[in-house]
Amino acid sequence: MNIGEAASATGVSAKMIRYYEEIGLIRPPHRTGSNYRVYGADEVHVLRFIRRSRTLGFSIEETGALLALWQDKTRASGEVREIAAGHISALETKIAELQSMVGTLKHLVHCCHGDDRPDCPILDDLAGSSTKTKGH
Amino acid sequence: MNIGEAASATGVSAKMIRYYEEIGLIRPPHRTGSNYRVYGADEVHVLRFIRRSRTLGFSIEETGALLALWQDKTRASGEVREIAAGHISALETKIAELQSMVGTLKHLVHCCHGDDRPDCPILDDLAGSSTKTKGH
DNA sequence: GATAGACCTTCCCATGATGGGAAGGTCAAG
DNA sequence: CTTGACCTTCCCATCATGGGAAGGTCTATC
Repeated sequence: MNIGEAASATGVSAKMIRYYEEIGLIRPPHRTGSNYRVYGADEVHVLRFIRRSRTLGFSIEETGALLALWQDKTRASGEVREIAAGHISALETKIAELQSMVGTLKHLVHCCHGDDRPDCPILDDLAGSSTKTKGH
Repeated sequence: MNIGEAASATGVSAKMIRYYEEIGLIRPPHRTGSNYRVYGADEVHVLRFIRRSRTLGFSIEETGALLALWQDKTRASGEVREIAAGHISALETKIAELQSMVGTLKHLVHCCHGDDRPDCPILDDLAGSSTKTKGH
């Protein structure tokens, strides 16, 4: 299987497969006589693992750690859970930040009449106006 | 006021002030004879606007548009509201993605005993195991 | 005045994960 | 044997931010 086939078999682009190889996340595969990369079932499995991990928002670094644990048959599942739990709290922190932005913005949008007139509480807020937009 | 003072007056780093100038988000300020940038009250106001906009998660591009509207006394507040509303939906899309990740991860973490034993439903999921982790 | 240190300037490089594209080699079908 | 679809490596771009080097300037203290 060449890189294009591996890409469509895994949903990881050829570009990214080469990149993962370059940064050492995956091992360099065998090459044909004409220098084409050759992938087998094992590599495909690894790439699918990586893809799933990325889909769940793990960084490449975390993905590498998870991959190592996956391949370590003597691992402690506690280590895996710790990585996942850390990731959950990072995600929750991020979500809280975004929700705080949304909360503020919704309030401002609600207060803005949004027509042809120029006066706009959204801009007033950005400009640091201390004008109180009444709590809804 | 030199760039360092402007930075502490606005919470925007000197690095970023220079960057905003470079990309055309702000106008090049006057310079002293020794080529130091000089900022006044207007520039500080603009920088605070930018900072607030970035705090609310607007991109630099959106921030530029908002800044232009702010300075356009004949603006229609509807345009501002449209930018803000678009940003809210982008944020909500992002939040939903992250929440979906958290949901999956919490379920997996809940199913993992997280001790010294190697078997781990988190890794099983990443590896694409079709083993059903029973819905809670 | 000289010197020290805290600033300023420009320039280059790095991040993280991904894509675009050029220049050149290879393979398979017609 | 040509054509088109692949492969290879290499460089560049994204977005917003920071680090740091090399060199110039200002200010306070001796």
